[in-house]
Amino acid sequence: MNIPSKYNPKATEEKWYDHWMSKKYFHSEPDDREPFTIVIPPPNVTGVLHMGHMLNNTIQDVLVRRARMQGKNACWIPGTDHASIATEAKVVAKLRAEGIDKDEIGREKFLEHAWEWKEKHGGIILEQLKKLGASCDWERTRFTMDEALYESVIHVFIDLFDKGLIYRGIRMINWDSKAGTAVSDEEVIYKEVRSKLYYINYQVEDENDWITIATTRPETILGDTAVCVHPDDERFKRFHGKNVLVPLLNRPVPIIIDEYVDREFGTGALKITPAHDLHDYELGIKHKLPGIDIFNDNGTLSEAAGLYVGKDRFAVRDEIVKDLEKSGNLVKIENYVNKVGFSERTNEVIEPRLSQQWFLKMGELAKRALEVVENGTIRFHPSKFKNIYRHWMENVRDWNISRQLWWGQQIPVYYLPDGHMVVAKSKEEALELAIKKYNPDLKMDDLSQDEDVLDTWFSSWLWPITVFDGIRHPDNKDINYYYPTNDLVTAPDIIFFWVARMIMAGLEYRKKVPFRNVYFTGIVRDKLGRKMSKTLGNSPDPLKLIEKYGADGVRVGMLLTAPAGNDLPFDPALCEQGRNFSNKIWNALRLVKGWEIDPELAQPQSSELAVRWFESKYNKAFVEIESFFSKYRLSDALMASYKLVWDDFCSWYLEIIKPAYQHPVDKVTFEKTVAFFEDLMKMLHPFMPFLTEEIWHLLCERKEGDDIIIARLPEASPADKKIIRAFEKAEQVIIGIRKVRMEKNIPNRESIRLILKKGKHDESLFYPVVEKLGNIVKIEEINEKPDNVITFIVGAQEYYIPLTESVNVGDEIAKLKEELKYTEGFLNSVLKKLANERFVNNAPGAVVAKEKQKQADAEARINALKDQLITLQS
RNA sequence: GGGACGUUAGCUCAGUUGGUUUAGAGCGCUUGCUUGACAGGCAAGAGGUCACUGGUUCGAUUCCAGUACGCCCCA
Repeated sequence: MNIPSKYNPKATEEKWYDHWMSKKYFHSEPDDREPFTIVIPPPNVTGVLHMGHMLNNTIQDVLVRRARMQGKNACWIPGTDHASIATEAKVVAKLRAEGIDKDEIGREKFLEHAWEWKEKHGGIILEQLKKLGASCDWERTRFTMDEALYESVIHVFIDLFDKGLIYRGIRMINWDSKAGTAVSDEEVIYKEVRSKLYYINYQVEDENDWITIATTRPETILGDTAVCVHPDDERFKRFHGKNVLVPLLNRPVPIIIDEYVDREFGTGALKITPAHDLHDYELGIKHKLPGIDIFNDNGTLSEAAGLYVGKDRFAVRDEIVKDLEKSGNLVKIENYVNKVGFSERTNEVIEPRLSQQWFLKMGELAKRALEVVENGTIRFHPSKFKNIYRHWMENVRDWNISRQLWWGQQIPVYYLPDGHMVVAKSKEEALELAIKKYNPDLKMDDLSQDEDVLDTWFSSWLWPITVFDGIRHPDNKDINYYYPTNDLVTAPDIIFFWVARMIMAGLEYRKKVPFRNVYFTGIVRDKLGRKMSKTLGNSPDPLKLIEKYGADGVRVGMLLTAPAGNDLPFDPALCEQGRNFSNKIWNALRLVKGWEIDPELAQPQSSELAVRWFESKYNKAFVEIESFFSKYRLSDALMASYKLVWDDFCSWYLEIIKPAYQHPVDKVTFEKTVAFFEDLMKMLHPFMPFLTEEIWHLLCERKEGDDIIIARLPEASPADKKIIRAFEKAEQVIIGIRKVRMEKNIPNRESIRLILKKGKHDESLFYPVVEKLGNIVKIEEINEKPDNVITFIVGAQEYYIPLTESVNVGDEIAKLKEELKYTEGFLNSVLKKLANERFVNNAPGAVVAKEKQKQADAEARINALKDQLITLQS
């Protein structure tokens, strides 16, 4: 067979993905088997694959493929969410480029455009996931605006409204004037900006006296309804109870006193604009001040401002400063650095504003959602996120679920002309309800539906239920079989938006948690520790990485340094390591496939021993890997597999059984080796699906349908610890031989003698192996130490290699003395422990016994070393 | 300002209820190799006062307290 020396992933990846798809291996239907379910954290339809998705979906695929190989009915549900703000912003921008204005075409027409956009671009990210090897059940792909999911969201809104958990209220919200919607606190990014602090005089009403305030936002003085000073501030005592005039408008407003004011900041006098600042809003409520909303939705000034009406807020800032200067109110301007909120979606400066919004009460829902995490029904990996979760759940605030957008589920609230409202699934039902409740003469046209849509998270919090249509049909076959799902894999930054709320929804609508385990991935960062972002341009293109290193290489690279919950400082060199590993395995295949098999040939003793050893070694590693998986330590599981394949299988096992050049291999060894290879590939398949499937088929002729993706993982058999220990010692002997060869410049092809004193030791079992790998003529046992040899020690056993040239006795003595010193130091520390009565009396017997063993071993070694020194020095 | 988490080799991280030959891995580094599977490789090495200071204990990287630094969340 002619196999190229470099593995080419490109050719195999497409082939096997198509094969798996055509065999419907990813598709799941309920049956008798134990289910294993994961729902994908739905990526945003506007998104393209980034490194965070790569990490997250690699992990999910590992878990799903492993479950499949354990014989479970594995089901991984893919899909996307509609991402109200982001999508609407994209569609608005696209229309604008075509000269179309959103408000002119109206809601219905706009939604047509949005759907068109979604059909065209919404599936890109899912197609990209296929390149990574994601084994999702594509027949079950869902979208949060699909009919079933849309209806479920509406149903849930109505249900929660009827339960009294949803209410409408006026709140200070974060207004994104570019997107024309409120955004949640979590979607506001605070950044330090260089701004200015303006000092402005307010005249005291009917007096020739002034009070100076400092503000970073002079345009908001038009909305001022008070000036506030600290009650104990001597500078302002004379103003208590008086009014001042708002500059330019000359509108009188009271001077109020409150301890909230920081006397050190600015002038110590604070202007109060309740409609445009959170703290001012709270003070406004406390002191019963009116709020004047001076802004329009698009960030221009409204009629209420009285001046500059229709002009943009930032243009007004410049203008009003000039006017204040002219009117003599401006005292001075200072440079100042403060934090300003920006919209995560549009990067627009957030305007705090009073607004009518819909809210969901969180108190009771949060309490139950906390309980299931506290009592271990849901486990977090790593568990440190429990603390963060608890903190949030105990300080939870009501959830603002309305967004002033069109793309999303429109709030099912209908208003009557007299101001009453009804909540219903459709306008028809709403009319029926309204007639019954309020007025028999009402007509369809009298009803108007709330213009707002629901927050996207109000769709995704139902995701583990709605993907199985479990809201509309709570007793259907799928939801009963697949829910609760098993594992959720997500990033810690959405622990509150999404994880917590899914738990709430699950408990509310299924009376069961939505998943058992939550695996929090790290955040992928660049080498400098910065978050990967489009604006920084520091994110590599995942598809290019796959092209360069192969999907398996990239998967391995991502996982190797990604312990759960730890940030991943990404470096393409990691993918290179993954690719190199692929290549290593590939070349092991080339070696094995290159052998000629001789059925007549007897199995060499060294090979027989190697098989015995590797069997145990494999089983030991297998148990370790199982245990890593059970703790969700995927990078450790991968590293253990990596070392088993590279170090133990390739570097030791294959080297031992490798026949001499152009010599055949015996049948027993060959068959064992292929079986080992198969088991190793099974173990690696969840991590490296493509390469392992390719190797699986190259190793042997396979029957139709004998594919590794559906092969069963082997069961672990017991490992022989004695064999493993003995082999470790034999390894030490071989390393000793190699060291001597290197030091003395003896090439490996030149066979040498190895001599030792008669005695019994563990490693003697593996002497045939030592002879082969050390290229030893024959291991000889004698009674006396021979002359002109170089010595090394393993445990307490001395090994001698005779030299043709004379040995430098001085060097040898120096080496031995060094070794002796170390061992004596070690012995000392052990003896000190054993001499301590309190240690011997208090420590457990096993610990003391171990120390005594250490003492015996060290003493034996010291004796051996001393013997040698004596012979050398004589 | 309040809280959470962290600090172990050059880098990224393990270290399981305190005791395993005076701390482990991968990468990187050093040295030597056309060694008939693989230079995307092989072999052999070097490298750590476990942040600091106290305390508990026969014994502390491990438990407790404080300090310093880092990072994240909330205000």
